[in-house]
Order: sequence, then structure tokens, then C-alpha cells
Amino acid sequence: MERYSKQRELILTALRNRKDHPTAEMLYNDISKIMPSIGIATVYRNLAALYESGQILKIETKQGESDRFDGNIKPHLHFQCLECNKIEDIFLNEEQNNQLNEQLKEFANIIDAEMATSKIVLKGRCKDCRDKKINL
Amino acid sequence: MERYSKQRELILTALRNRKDHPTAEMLYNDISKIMPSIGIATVYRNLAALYESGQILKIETKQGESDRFDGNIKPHLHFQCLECNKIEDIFLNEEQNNQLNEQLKEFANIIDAEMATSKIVLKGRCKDCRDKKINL
DNA sequence: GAAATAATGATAACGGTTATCATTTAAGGA
DNA sequence: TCCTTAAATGATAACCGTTATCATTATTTC
Repeated sequence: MERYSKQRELILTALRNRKDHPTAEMLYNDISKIMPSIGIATVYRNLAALYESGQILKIETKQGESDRFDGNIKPHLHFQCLECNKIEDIFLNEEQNNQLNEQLKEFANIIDAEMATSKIVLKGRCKDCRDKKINL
Repeated sequence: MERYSKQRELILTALRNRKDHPTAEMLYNDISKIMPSIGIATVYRNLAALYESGQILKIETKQGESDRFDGNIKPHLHFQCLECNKIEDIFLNEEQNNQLNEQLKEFANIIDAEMATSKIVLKGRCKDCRDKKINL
């Protein structure tokens, strides 16, 4: 059975305290300041467990790039800036969310499949990078 | 400058001859039958080059799972079955495609970002797996 | 407390991909 | 056609994020 551990609590708190989408290693660095003895494997293990139990989100990235984690489990889209690589949240209102899901389910119906979830990452240029370009 | 190579031609042809979404290794296996001397690194190198020049698509998968490649560059969505892991294409008509893109661009506007591309993977149960379940 | 057994920490192993480097080969003249 | 040059190749080592292993520690239950 699942058993309480100080480490898991620290990991969940550390993730919720961040407003970005940290990697396992970033969280490990944060937590090391409080509990220097923690091992990186424990961070990975607990993030996996928290993800499987639905307490956090995981943004799977491509090979060789670390996965990102998200303490905010309200459904939302992600936007990744192609210039600075930052990942931002896009929260939709319920109406927008339902409408999008309905449309995607229809698309799945085209091939007679049942959609359960979708993974959407928008890519382009974030506000900061756009503003930076203008100032050059 | 870019220079012709028999290997690159074989790789592109091998990919186009498949209707699924093979991994680099699957293509390597196919091509080895014709050119046994080819090296796996050459396959990876050329797939990367073909992707960068827009001649093929790449479906980036999660860590520890091989990337998939697609010789069909007409814009389309992907559906991955959570049971059998197969990836299928979903082709939208132009109207559906434009409508979806417009909607996604609006979502990016919420955070003042400019969307260039989107990566959408629908997940759920494919037709085959659904039919299989019914027959049990 | 004591026993049972999850969870941990250190580190080796893993898997897909990329880098390295000597060798081969295509391209463009002489 | 031969020569030069530099891109492409093939073999393999290295890389990097992640997972497995295993002895040790710590939480739960009695």
C-alpha cells in the first residue's frame, strides 16, 4: 500500500510553489536546499506516482529534453515558445473547453475511434520574445 | 552543400512505401534488406535532414519511446490508441482545418502569443481495439 | 516496542539518439 | 578522365533523461 513519506510531501509542495513548469531536476534542486539528502530517483519516482494518481500533470517533451511537471490540474492547454522554450498555460473557460473537446471527438469519429484525452501544445512566439524583437 | 546520396533516397522511398508511422529502426530494418551495409546513424541523420527540409513529418513521442516518422506531409492530426499504441492519421478537410487553426490561434491570443504551429495528438481507443473488446 | 514491508538513496543500467572520426563518395573543375 | 574537396557514410563511443536494482531506512500495524 501507499505509505506517507516526507519526501513526497516536499515534492508536491515544491511543485505547487512554482508557477512555471519545472523539470524533475529543477525540483530536485529546490528540494535539496531543504533536504540535502534526497536522491534524484526519489524525485522521479514520486513525480511518476503523483502523476498516476492524478495529483499533478506531466508535459511529455521530446527525446533528450526533460519532461515538465505542473501542479495545476485544472484542464488547460500549453503553449511552448519556439525562441525561449518556455512553456505557458492557457486556461480556457468551460464553454471554450467543451466546444474544443466536442470538435476533437468528432475528428476522432472520422476514423471510428473513441477519444479519451488529447494532448495539445501550441507553438510559436511568446509575448516576451515578440516584445524583445520589436526593441531591437 | 547538400549532396545526393543513395542512402537518403532509399530512406525517403522506404518511408513513403509504408502506410504506418515507422520508427527510425523499423526503416533501418526495411532498408537493410536492400542495402545491408547501411548504418543506423545514417538513417537517423537523414531522417533529421528530411524533417528539417520539410519533406517528411516527425511525431515526437515521449522519453524512451522512439519517434515516429510520416512520409505524408499533408496537414493532419494523429490519433494514438492507448491500448495497442498504434498511431493513425486523421485527415481534415480544408474547412475543418482552417476552423481548428483559427480557434487555436485565438487561444494563443489569450496569453498574447503568436501561434505558428500546433501539435495535436488525440488519444483513446481505436476501432480495432473497440471491436476486439466487444467480441470477448 | 517489534515485525512487516513500503520508500528511500546511491548508483548501475537502459534506450533512443547524437557525436566522433577515419573512410568513402559525389560534384565540379582541370 | 582524373583530381581535388568536402559532404556523407558506417562503426561505435558518448550522451542524457529516466528507470531498475538493492541494501538501508522509516512508516504503519499489531
